[in-house]
Amino acid sequence: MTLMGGEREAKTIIPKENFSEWYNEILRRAEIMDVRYPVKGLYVWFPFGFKLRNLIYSILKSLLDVEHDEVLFPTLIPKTEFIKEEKHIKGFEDEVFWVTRGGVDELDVPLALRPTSETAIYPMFKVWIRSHADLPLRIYQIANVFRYETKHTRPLVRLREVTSFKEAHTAHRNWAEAEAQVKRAVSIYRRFYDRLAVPYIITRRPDWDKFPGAAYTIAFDTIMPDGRTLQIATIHHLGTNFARTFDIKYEDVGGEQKYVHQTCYGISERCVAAVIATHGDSHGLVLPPEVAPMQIVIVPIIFAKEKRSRAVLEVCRSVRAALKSSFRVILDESEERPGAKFYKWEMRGVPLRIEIGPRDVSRDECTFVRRDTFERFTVPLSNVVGEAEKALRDLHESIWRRSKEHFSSKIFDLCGDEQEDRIKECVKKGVVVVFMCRSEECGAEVKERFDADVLGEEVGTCLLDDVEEQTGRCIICGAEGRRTYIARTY
RNA sequence: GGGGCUGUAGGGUAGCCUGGAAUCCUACCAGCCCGGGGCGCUGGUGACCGGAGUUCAAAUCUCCGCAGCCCCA
Repeated sequence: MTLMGGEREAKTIIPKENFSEWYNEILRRAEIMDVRYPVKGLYVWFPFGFKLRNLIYSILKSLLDVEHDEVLFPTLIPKTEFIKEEKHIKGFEDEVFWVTRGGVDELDVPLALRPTSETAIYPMFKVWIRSHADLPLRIYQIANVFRYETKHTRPLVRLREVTSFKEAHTAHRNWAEAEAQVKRAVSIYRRFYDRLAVPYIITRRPDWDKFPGAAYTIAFDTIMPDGRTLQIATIHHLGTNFARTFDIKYEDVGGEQKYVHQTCYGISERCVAAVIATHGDSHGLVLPPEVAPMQIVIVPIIFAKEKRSRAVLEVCRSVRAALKSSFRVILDESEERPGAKFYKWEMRGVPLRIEIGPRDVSRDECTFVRRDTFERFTVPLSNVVGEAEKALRDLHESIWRRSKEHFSSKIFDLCGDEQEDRIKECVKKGVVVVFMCRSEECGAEVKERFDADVLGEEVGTCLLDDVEEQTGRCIICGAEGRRTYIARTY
C-alpha cells in the first residue's frame, strides 16, 4: 500500500464512528437527498433516493391495503376546523404554517398547512359515517405535512415539510374494537420493520408525551449508531375525544346514536433514515434486497488486448437477460475501471455484485461479491438465477441478524439493579431499562439527572413479542413502577 | 428562548487579521493509455451566499437578510 493510496483511502472511506458526519455524507454521495435547497428544513429527493423511498413505501402500502383504503385529503385546513380540538391545537400551535393571503387579499378564514390531518379528515368522517354498518372505517393517505421547526432540522429526520407521511385513520364502534385496531397497527408496523431489518422498541409513551388529543400513544423507536433513539412510528388510541369535537356519531343496532372510537397511526420518511443508519457502513449504503433500487450489478472485466473480451461481454449480457425477469439488475458497461465501479455501486448499496472476466468465462463461472460482508465466491453460470436468489436471501437474513445483535448490545436492562453511576454510563451508550412510575415529575428528574428522555413503558421489542408485567420501585420516587425505557433521543 | 462561530467552483479547502479579485485536492468535459479494488499523462470548463454601505479599489472592513454548525436553557 503506497502512501498516496493510504491517504486517498483515508479521505474517501467514511467512518461511521462520527455518525452525524457519516449520515450527511452518505445522503449526498449515495444520492438520497440534496440538502442544498435554499429553505431551512426543506430537502430534495434525488432520483435514486426516491426510488428507495418508493420501494420502502410499497411494502408499507401492501401491508395496509389488506384492510385499509387509500385516500387523499387536501393540504389546507380552515382555521375554524383546525382550532376545534383544544388539546390538539395546543400541541401544534407553535409549529403551524399559516396561509393568510390569496394574492393581495387577506383571507377571511386563514388556512393551516396541515401538520397532520385529523382536523382535515374528521369533518368528513362526520359526513361519511351514518350507522354501525359503516364501521369499522379504515383509511390511510401518504401526504406531505408541514411543521415550523425552529431547532436543528435534518434531512429525513426533522423537517419543515415531511414529504412522505403515511397516516392511517380508523373509526370503530367502541373502545375495545379501537383497541384491537391499535394492536393490529402494532402488528403491521412490526412486519414492516422486520422486512426492512430495522430493530425496534415498542413503548407506551408517558401521558405527558402522548399525541395531543389522544387517550394514549404507542411508539416505535430504533437506536441510531450513536446510541440515541429515533422515533419511527406512532399509534394513537383517540377514544371519543375527536368524535365529540367533530360530532362523529353512528346509529347502533338498537337505533341509538353513539360516538365512534377512533385510532390513528403514522410513519414518516424517518423509516428511510432508519434503513440507511441501521445497515450502512464506511463504504456507503447497505440495503435489504427487497428495497434496493438495484439488486444486482454485473461488472465486466475487460482487457483491451485480450481476445476473449468480446466473449466476456456476451456472457455478461446473457447473464443480465437471465436475471432480468426476477431482479432489478444493471450491467455496468461504462468506461470506468472495475475498481471505480465497485466503489460506486457499493455506495448505492447494491446487495450483490457479479464480476465476469476472462478467467470466469473460461471456467463457465462468474464471481459473486456480497455487499454486507464483501464475501467473494464463484458460482457456475448454469445456475446464476438460483444462486443469486440464495445470495440475496442470505444477505437479508444476515443483516437482520447482525442489526438485532447490535441493537441488543445497546440495550441495558438495569431493572432492579439501578445504580446511579451505571445508569449514567449506559445512557451515554444506548437505551436503559429501569423501573419508573408514571409521574411527570419523575420524568423531569430523570432528564435532569441522567440527561435522558423517557420513551415509555415496555410493550415489546423486535426480539420479544410479549413481555411479562414486572413491577419494581421507581428509581426516582420509590413508588410502584413498571419497566420503562429511557434514552437520549433525536 | 439565549450565546458563539461559519458561508470561496458539484464536493472539500487556501487566501480574510494587514483591501489591489483567488490556491490546492476531488468531481466534471475532451484526448491518449488502460481495465480482477478508486491507473497514469496532456489539455479544458467551473466559485468569493444575497443586498446595502465604506473605499480609487472589497472574498477581505461595516450593517441587514438568508443558510449552516456548535454551546447553554
